[in-house]
Amino acid sequence: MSDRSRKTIKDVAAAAGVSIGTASRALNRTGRVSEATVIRVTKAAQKLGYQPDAIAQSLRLKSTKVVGMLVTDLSNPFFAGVIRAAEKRLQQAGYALLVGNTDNEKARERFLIDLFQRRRVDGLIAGPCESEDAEMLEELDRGGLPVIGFDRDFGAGQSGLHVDHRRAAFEATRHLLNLGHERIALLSSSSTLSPGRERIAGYAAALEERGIALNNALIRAHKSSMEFVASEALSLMSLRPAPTAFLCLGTRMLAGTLQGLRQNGLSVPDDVSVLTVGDTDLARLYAPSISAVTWDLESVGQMLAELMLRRLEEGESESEPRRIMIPTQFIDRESCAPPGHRPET
Amino acid sequence: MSDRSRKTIKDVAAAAGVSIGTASRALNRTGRVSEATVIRVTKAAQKLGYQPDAIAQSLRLKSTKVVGMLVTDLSNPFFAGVIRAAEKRLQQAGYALLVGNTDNEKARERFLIDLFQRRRVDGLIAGPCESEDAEMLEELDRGGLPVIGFDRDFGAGQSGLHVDHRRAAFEATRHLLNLGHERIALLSSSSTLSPGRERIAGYAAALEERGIALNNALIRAHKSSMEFVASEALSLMSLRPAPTAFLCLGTRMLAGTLQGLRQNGLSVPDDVSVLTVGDTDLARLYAPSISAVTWDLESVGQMLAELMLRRLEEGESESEPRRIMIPTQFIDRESCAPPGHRPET
DNA sequence: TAGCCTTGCACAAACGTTTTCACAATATGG
DNA sequence: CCATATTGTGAAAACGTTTGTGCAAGGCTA
Repeated sequence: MSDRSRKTIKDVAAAAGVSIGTASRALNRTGRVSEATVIRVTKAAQKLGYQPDAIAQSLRLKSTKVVGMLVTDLSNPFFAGVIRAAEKRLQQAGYALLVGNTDNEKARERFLIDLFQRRRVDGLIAGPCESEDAEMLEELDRGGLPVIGFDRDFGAGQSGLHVDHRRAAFEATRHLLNLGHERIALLSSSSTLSPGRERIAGYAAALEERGIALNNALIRAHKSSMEFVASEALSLMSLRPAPTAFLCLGTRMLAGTLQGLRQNGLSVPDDVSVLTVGDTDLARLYAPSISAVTWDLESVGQMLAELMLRRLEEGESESEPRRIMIPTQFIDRESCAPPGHRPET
Repeated sequence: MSDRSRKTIKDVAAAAGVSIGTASRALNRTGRVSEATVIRVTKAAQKLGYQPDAIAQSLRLKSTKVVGMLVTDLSNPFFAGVIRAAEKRLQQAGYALLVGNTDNEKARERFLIDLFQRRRVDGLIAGPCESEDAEMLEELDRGGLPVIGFDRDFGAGQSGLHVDHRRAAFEATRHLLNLGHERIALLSSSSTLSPGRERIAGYAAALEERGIALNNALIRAHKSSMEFVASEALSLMSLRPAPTAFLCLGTRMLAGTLQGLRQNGLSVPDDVSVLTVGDTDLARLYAPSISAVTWDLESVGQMLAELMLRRLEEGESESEPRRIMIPTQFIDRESCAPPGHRPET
């Protein structure tokens, strides 16, 4: 119980009166062991409270049963939900998930990849990161470390998963167009990461479909604080002609936009329509509730884990890379109305 | 480069023309090695792209440089922020953080602790969990595994950190009392976990200070979906006399309450005041903005890491257990007004 | 009954490190 | 110049597993 030293398989073997080799085979039910000794060894192990040392096993078996995951910010709810689901699924398969924050810095990503390699992770899930250089990960993958990309550009031979950000933004934009909006402001936190790029492309595609020229003055794409986004929103509203709708890409953009509009007494959707890609509590519960495009974080995490597990189980057969596209859903709420709405006044 | 097999210290030693013992000493700058060989070995290591195998090191050194963290739900933003900060600080010290979700189930907690032990984590940070039995963790701690509690009851000899939930709720309640409220509804997600218990105690203490009797009809404390919370809020409002203020303990409670009030056309703060313990985007940006009690997630995470690191570094000296109480701040916003406010109508 | 196959086990090697010990070579002191 | 520190190095043990190999004992076929 309160025994200082941990029990090793040696202790178990001694207690059962067999060699450590047999003890191991008995516990793992591998190789040829008589049923009698299996029972004897198992009992001894139980009595001693023996737990196999995962480190020693890793060393011997050349597999740590750990997969690493790279993410810009684990406290971002869109990642947190994915991580949660991925961890759950991996755990079922006996794997642990080691998460690292890149803070969207290339240097930190490098550092973490290095760290994960030293720790001998069995696989790597790589989320979007600044300057997603595919080569490094591709090299790792070729070098024998399974790499699964997540919302991230990667080499031709790799497996990965993408949320369909392009279609998400496309549908959101089209919804606004269908309401009659033509000047749609776009607020994005990033135009360099894959999700941001894809979303902007979807926005552009929807406009093009309607033959509306892209107006760069309406697009603001840089990461920034909520306060700055608020002022951006206001500066957009002071354009002439002013935009009649806001498409917010990401939760922080939505928060800033709402704050900015509210500070200036602009009401949604009477003065301006608002739509967001990426659903949050804020969008759901704001008054008025904000229409949003959403996707299932849990299934994203689960699929990521699944992809990784397949790569891990299938051994060397590597097969063809698997790619998954996660669909998105548009949720219509109260924040969108035809332009020039203003019911009374 | 694309070399299949990983380089070991053996390769480095061979390349530098020394024994593996000296290679190790040279790389770690430990023991007596001539400066010349240090340089030679270092160069060889660099050329080969040698990375020491953390697994082998762990086995030999009996330290994995990993700390485990137990949390009910890593996607809960209050935990996510803490985890993020803790991971950052631990990483600076060369430790990795392995997180596990208990889903607030005792069985899962048991399972994870077992898992962490098999993986030979160097330390354990244990967040609140259903039926926080202190004995198990205490035994672990005595058994040589440093355990740091987080918002969790634990044994007398253990170190830990608490957010001052009691005072948070106390101050929130007092603020409402000062405005003249006497019937304050309380919505809490849990009365069993330490934070929930403490908050309810704080609420009760503030009422008692004013000589107001605790009215159990005004208290709803169970974990539940947002929709159910909404209906709870409505049922509370249909009491006669109806509560004039809502104190929401936790973000989901706030969300449900706001939804319920809004569905029934009740306005904040004119019809009812609302106050929340635990600040979120929703509280900040809702119209009206919701007064809240907040605390710094980042410093919580950092302190947790710090406590753990001290335990880890100080070796066997164990010293006296360290305990830290994290203060909270009250943020007054727009959601509270004297009862019977109703400016116009 | 001789030969052979099967079964059950012990022994030892291996995984990649760190570290203790011993030993040679060189430096130091009288 | 001899005795003694000091320094640099290599050999080997150890960490706790898993697994290949060998060997003895017993059961089977012919």
